[in-house]
Amino acid sequence: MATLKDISAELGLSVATVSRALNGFPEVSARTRARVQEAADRLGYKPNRIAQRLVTGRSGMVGFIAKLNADMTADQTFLEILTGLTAALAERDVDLVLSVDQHDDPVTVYERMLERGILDGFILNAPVPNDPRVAFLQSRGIPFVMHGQSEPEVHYPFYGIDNRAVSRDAVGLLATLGHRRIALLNGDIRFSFAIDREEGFREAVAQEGLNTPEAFIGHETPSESYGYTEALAMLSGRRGAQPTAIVCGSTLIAAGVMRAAKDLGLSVPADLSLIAHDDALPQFRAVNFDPPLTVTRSPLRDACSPLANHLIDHIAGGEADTLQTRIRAELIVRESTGPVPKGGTDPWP
Amino acid sequence: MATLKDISAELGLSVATVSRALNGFPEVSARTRARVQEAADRLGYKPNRIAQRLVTGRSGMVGFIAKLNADMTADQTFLEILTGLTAALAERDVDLVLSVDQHDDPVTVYERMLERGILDGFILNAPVPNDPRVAFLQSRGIPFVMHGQSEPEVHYPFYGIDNRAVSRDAVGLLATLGHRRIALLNGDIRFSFAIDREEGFREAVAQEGLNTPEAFIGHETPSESYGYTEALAMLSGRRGAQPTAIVCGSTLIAAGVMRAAKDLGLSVPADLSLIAHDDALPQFRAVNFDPPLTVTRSPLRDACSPLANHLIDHIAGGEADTLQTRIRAELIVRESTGPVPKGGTDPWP
DNA sequence: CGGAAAACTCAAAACGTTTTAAATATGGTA
DNA sequence: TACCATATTTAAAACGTTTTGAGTTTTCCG
Repeated sequence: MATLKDISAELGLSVATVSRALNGFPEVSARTRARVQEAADRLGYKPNRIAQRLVTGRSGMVGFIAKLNADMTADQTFLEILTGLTAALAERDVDLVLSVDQHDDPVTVYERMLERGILDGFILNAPVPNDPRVAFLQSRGIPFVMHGQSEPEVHYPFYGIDNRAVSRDAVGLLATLGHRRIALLNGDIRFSFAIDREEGFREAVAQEGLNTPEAFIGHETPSESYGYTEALAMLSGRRGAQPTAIVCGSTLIAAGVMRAAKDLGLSVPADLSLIAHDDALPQFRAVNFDPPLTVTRSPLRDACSPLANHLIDHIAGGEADTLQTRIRAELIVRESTGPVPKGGTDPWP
Repeated sequence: MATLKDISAELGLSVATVSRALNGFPEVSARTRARVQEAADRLGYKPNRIAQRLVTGRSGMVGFIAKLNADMTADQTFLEILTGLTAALAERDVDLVLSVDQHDDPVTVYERMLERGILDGFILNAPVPNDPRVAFLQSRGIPFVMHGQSEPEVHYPFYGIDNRAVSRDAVGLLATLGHRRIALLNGDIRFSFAIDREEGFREAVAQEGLNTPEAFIGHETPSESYGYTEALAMLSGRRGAQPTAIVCGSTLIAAGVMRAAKDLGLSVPADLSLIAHDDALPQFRAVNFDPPLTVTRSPLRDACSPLANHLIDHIAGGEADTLQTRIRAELIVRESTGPVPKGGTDPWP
C-alpha cells in the first residue's frame, strides 16, 4: 500500500507538497501537480482513511442501522435501500457501516456505533413522529439525513415524497371517476409517512364532500395477507355498504386485495377500482398485475443517490435547510381504476 | 473526550504507563493501575479507536458483500446472516462494512473495497467450486472466513455444516421407513452446498441399493413456486412412477411441495413423505407446517458467532487449519414422514 | 550498608495524513 | 545589481494511541 512518503521519496518532494498536489491546493505548480498525479496513479496510491480521520476528524464512513420487525423480518424496502445506498455512496468514495437493531430502545444502537468514533454521520429511514433518534443525534451534533420527514417542518436534511399529495392524487382520481365510497388500506400508522397519507386521505375525501367510516380505514404493516383479509371483510358487506374503490399503501397490499376480489367474484375495475402507492421494488412490478395497477409511483431507488449526496454535503458543512428535498410522486393511470359501477353511487352516511 | 494525555497529566504519570495500566500489561504496579483506572473512569475515558487503529495497523472493520440475484432480490438467508453477524461482531468490537454486488465479475467489488485499505478481512458466503473470490483474496493475503466450503478440502477458515451428511440422514430415515422411490428438490446447483447435497443424496440412495432417475432430481433457486411446479410434475405421474418421498433443499421448497400434494388430493405423510433442510429462518417455521415438518436442522443464526470469531482470530494470527469447523445438522423427525404407502414399494428401474 | 536483580516508569518514535509557519526560488522593477 | 513581491516548496507539529529501549526506583540478599 503506497503512502504519501513513498510518492515524495520517489519524486524527491516533501510529503506536504504531495498532499497539497493531490488535494488540489492552488499553491502547487502545474508541473509538480502533474508529476505527483502521475506517480500516485502509477503507485496505486489511495489515502489511508484512518490517518485522514485522525487528523481531520472525518472518516469517510457513514452508518446505517436496519430496524427489524418484531418477527425478525425486515420490511420489503430494506434491501432496495441498501443496494442503492452503497452504490451512491461508493460514487462519492464513502463507505457504509451497517448494524442491525434488535433492541427496544431505538437509540442504543446509534449510541454504540458512535462510541467507536469512526462515523461521520448516519442515514435514517422510517421516521416516526417525534423521532427519538433525531433528538439524540441532534443533541450530539452528529450529521444525518432522513428518508422522509418525522414532522412536516423539520430542521435536518431529508429527501422524500409528499405523502399527503399521494393520497390527494389517489382520491382525486377516484372522485373524478365518480367514486363515493373510497376505502383506505394504509401502512403501519406508527410511521410518519402513513400518518401523512391518512391525514391527506381524510382531507381529500372531505374536500370531495364525502366521508369514509373508520371501519373502512385500515393501517397495518403491509403484507399480502393483510390486504386479503381486510379487503375480504370490507367487500363482503359485513361492515356495511361495500367500497367501490380502495386506496392501498403498497402494491403488496393491492395484491392481497386483488386476490380477495377474485375470490368474491368481483372484477377489477368493473366492480372495484384499485390504486396503490408503488415504491417500484423489482420483486413486485405493478405493470405485471392483472389488470395492470394504477399507482402513485416513486421508485425507492431514486431516493438513494440524493440521500447519499445530502448527507455528504451536510457533513462537509452544508446547511441543513438547503438540503431538504420533497418530491411529488407520479400518478400513473393504468387499468385497475375505472368509473364507479352503476349500483355504487351512494355515498356512505 | 478525555485522552491518555489528560489522564497522565491528572496523575503526573507518562502516557506510556497509563496506556499500559489500562491495557492490562503485567509490568505496572497494582497501586498505579488502580489510580489510573479510577481516573479513567472519573474522566470518562474511551480510547480513540482511530488512533489505536493507525498505530496497530488494524482497523477493526471487516467487509461483507451481498450478492444479489439477477432479478435484484436477495436470497432468503441474507438478512438472517446480516443480523447475526453484526451482533456477533459487535460483541468483539468489530464493525461491518457492507457493499452490494451488482456486477458480473464477483471479485471487482472486493477489489474496490480493498483499495481503501481499511478492512481487516472479509466474510464470504455462498461458495462455489473453485471460487474466484478465494483465489483473489488468497493472492492478496487478505484474511477471510467462509460460510461453508468451496471444496471438501480447503486451506482457509470456515464454518459450515456437513452437507453430504444432510442428504445421508434424510435418505437413511426414508429408507428405514421403507421408501424406495425418493426424489430430490435441491437448491441452485452452482453452489457448493447444493453439489454436496446432491452427491450425498446419490451416494446414500446407491448405498440403499436404490436408484433415482434424473427426472426426479431437480435443482433451482429455492422458492415456493419451484417446489409447487416440480412436485406437481413429479406427483402427477407424468414423469413415470410417482415418488413416495421427497427430500427438499429448503423449507420454502417444502411449502410448495405441500401445496402441490394438497392440490392433487395426496395426504402427507400417508401418501407422501416429506423432509427438508431447515435453516431455521424466523419467517418460516418448520414446526408450524401442517403436518409439522421433519427436517435436518441447522439454524443459520448459529453460524454467525463462530464465523465472526474465526475471522477475528484469524486476523489476530490464528492458523487457518485450526479455524475450520464443520458441524452436523440435527435430524428432527416430526409428522411429515411416515411408512411407505402400500402401493408404493416398487423401486424405480 | 552495598550491590545486584527485579519491578516499575518514562521519553521518544512510530502509524499516515493535514496544516501552519517558515524558507527558498522565481520574476519583475528600480 | 539590488531589492521586493510573489510563487512554490519545505520542515515540523499535530491528531491519540502503542511499543521500544532506556532509565529509575524498589526489593532482596549477603
